[in-house]
Amino acid sequence: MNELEPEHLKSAGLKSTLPRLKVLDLFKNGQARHMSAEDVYQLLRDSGDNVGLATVYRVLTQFEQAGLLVRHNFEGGKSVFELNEGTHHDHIVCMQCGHVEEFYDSAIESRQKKIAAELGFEIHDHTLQIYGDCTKTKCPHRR
Amino acid sequence: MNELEPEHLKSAGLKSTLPRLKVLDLFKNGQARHMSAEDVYQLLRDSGDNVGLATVYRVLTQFEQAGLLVRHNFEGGKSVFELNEGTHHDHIVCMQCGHVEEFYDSAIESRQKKIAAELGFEIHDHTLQIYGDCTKTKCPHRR
DNA sequence: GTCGCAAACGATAATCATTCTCATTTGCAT
DNA sequence: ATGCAAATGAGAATGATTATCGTTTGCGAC
Ligand SMILES: [Mn+2]
Ligand SMILES: [Mn+2]
Ligand SMILES: [Zn+2]
Ligand SMILES: [Zn+2]
Repeated sequence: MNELEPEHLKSAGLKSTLPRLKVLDLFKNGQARHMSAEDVYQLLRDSGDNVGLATVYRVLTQFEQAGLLVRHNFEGGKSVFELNEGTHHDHIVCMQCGHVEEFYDSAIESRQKKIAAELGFEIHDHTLQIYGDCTKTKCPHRR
Repeated sequence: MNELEPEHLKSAGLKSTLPRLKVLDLFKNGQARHMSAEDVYQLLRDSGDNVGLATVYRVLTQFEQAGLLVRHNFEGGKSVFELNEGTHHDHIVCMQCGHVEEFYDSAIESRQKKIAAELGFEIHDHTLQIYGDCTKTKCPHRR
């Protein structure tokens, strides 16, 4: 019973189907910001929806191409997606509990540009992930 | 007919077998610095050696754990290995020809430390890759 | 230099994430 | 309501990597 928003799909040139609306809703109104295809599949399944895993993969890729989602390849072999909110950021991931924090550092970004220029590259993209432990003591991210 | 160096393996607690010596030799005396398991397998095969692909995977992982090699996960789904020469560096990869340049930037490294500290993380590791084109004109890395 | 045996190998089956195939369903314009 | 291309879902296929298991080999003890 969540708000469905077909306008985003239409404006992305995608017809508004039930699976697409549900996946988009998960990213917009769900609790987890970074989700793998399997995560999405299980969440939809748990909420009683019958979507195929192949459809989840297809839709995630389509949303990525449409600019609605961004794909990341953290360690662990599976792609992770998040809502594209326009602004770039990088990630620091806890190797104990999997918690992810986001950050943006203009000094790092500008150094990258300078390095690429010096080496004669035109940057298309970059990925920066820091892996660590979020707090030695009580890991499951204290708050 | 290359120099084989069993001492590195012994000091790493690995017994000096033929496949291990050949793989290590490829990284020490071969032409490519960054190689996937399949790359290594094909190169050994081309040079007439009969090593199993499973053995290549096993040996690469063992060398990584022994600290002889470092593993990277560039885009493309396959792990890439290189000789561990003690000093950390990051990579910029050409999306046209696959050429890889290495760089180290202390400003980026120290910003990362600061960010992790601010967010309450103890850094274990990080990966930074820049993807781009090495030169619009004649890509296959001009000299 | 043999022996013995655990460690390592090689071939191949299995696993995992992801993509492909294809028969069936569905969004949506007439 | 009808038609049909586009989308879906179940399951097969793929590509990278790992596990299994019978055979081979490095190497220390004799
Ligand atoms: Mn993020
Ligand atoms: Mn390198
Ligand atoms: Zn960044
Ligand atoms: Zn670095």
